[in-house]
Amino acid sequence: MNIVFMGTPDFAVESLRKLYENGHNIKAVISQPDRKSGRGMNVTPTPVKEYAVSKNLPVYQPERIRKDTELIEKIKSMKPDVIVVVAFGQILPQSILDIPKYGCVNVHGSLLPKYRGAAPIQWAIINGEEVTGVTTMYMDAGMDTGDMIEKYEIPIDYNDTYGTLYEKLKVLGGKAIINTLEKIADAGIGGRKKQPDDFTMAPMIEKEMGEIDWNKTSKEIRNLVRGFNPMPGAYTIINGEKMKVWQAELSEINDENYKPGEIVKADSKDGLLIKTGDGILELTEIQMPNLKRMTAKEYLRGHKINF
RNA sequence: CGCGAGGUGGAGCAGUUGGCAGCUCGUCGGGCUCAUAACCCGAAGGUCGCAGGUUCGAGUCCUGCCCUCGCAA
Repeated sequence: MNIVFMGTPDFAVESLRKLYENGHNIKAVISQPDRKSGRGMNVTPTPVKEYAVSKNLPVYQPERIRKDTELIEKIKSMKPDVIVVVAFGQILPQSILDIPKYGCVNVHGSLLPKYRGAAPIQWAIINGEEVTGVTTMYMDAGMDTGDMIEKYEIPIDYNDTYGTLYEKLKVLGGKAIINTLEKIADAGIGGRKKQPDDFTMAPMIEKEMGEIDWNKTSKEIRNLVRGFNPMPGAYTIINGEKMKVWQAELSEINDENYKPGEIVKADSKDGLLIKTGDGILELTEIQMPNLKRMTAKEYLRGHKINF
């Protein structure tokens, strides 16, 4: 099929790669503009752009695609059968949605209608879901409100983090888009399902949301830590410093003499134990400002935490 | 030229006004114990990131380079 692909992070690269390797005719790749990022604030190309360039695919990077009438006309002239959108990061105007014969197809990282929005993977973990997946759908003007085409489920493991689940869904997303396009090629635009009304939202993650509320249950806090690992990181203030928490485990012991947030133990033998709303949580892997991440026990060999 | 921190025995750190390189943990050997990740005794293990410079003498001061990390986006 003639395809125009739109996407930005490496999550999207996997889908683009599959399309490319399955012999689809990719007329153009559209990604976010290169932005300054990382230490040194160097301008870095987006992963999707990098891949596209390596395959000699034409790349466009509009600042605001909805206002870029020139680019919209160009897309129109490519006569794409379908526009595939994966984690692109910009909202498409109706004028683009109307271009392709088979519509715009999106790969979304959740089982719709649950977790519509920017951060479906994180929220699924934060809320303690045990199953998630990807959904392919025909885009419409709303935020992930289009008619669904296919769903692929995957279990969320007890130790999955945002990072590990992201990798799994990335691969699943690549398979999904291939199958979905085959289905569309066979059956045309039929086989669409309206989304049920019981949707939930997965709004963008702000780093302040990573501050741990020790009144919550140990399990809830552990889920927050997993959902924020590796980005942007759950944290708590300890000794006046922002301590990033990479990994936490539920402790079997409990002690009601402590209040939520109080340190129960902090030494290189027992590790770092903190009281929560319903028990005690062991912070197993942490990171202090300017230091690298390490296990709490390693950290405590050379540092004291006062409590 | 975005701002900032740091590179010291296997791990995490300390090291004062430049003057014998220390601490906690781990490792190895021995002891105690019904037993132990607990306790006691002892031992091994360091070109102090790299390269120059200042000095009687540099982990410690100066210069250049390499690497790692935090903020920010």
